[in-house]
Amino acid sequence: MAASIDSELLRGSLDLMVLAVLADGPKYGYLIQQQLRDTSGSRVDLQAGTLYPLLHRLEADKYVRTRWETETGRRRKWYELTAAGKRRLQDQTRAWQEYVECLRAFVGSSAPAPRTA
Amino acid sequence: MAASIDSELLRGSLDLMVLAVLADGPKYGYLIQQQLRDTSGSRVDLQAGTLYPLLHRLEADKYVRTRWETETGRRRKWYELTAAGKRRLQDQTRAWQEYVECLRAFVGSSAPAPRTA
DNA sequence: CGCTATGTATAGCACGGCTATACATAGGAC
DNA sequence: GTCCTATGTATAGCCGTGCTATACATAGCG
Repeated sequence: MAASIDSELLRGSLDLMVLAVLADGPKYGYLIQQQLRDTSGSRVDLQAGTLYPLLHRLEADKYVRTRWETETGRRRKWYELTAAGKRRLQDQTRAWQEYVECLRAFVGSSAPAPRTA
Repeated sequence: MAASIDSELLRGSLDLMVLAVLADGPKYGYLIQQQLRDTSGSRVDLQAGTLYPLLHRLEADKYVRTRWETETGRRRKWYELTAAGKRRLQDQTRAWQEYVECLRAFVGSSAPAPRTA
């Protein structure tokens, strides 16, 4: 079992991860949570108390729009990226990559290269 | 001028950066601050209110030992890695690299490769 | 004599991830 | 019928850490 990522490292990256997950189509909260866990190999497993306030922030900032699904038995809230959300994703991605480059100057360049697969 | 790194991204990495800076010999606070700014190309410029509490934490956790320099006119507090601090640096470095790999699975592999220079 | 750089320190704020708790329905096990 | 789990969303309050503001002291220059 892979160790989970430290919470403090996750701070400032979680928004980016959620925006990235939403980039390939609308999803509801529980689904986002699962995809984060699956794609990260269980290294990122958000509790509901982390995920939902985060989604509410993204909504308040107009990075996502929402729609309640009430037709089926399940009560679900779907989240979809807005145009601003897509720009935000690009900006955050760029900022994150710059951060990684910057940190490498300190921890050395012995880090594994990004997978090209 | 390079934009400074977002505070939230820095969280969880600052300890690592300071430990890394201390890896090539003892330094006092003001010197650490300068080296962080220089090596990062001004992307990381810690205020005193951030740096000193951080150093105090590292000391309380026994990752560094300290020595006051009082002989000269300048009153300086030198920080030096302990054995535990060196282990901590290795562990944090490993954890950080794992975090980066993990995040790449979300933001894509289009990131620039680490410099081999 | 004042101004800047050097040098360390603390108090209190802001923010976001955390745990704990709450509530509701679907569906299988018993 | 009832229990248990998975599904699904939500809020309250704690906690760690980076932030600003403030404080104090000396060296050195104009």
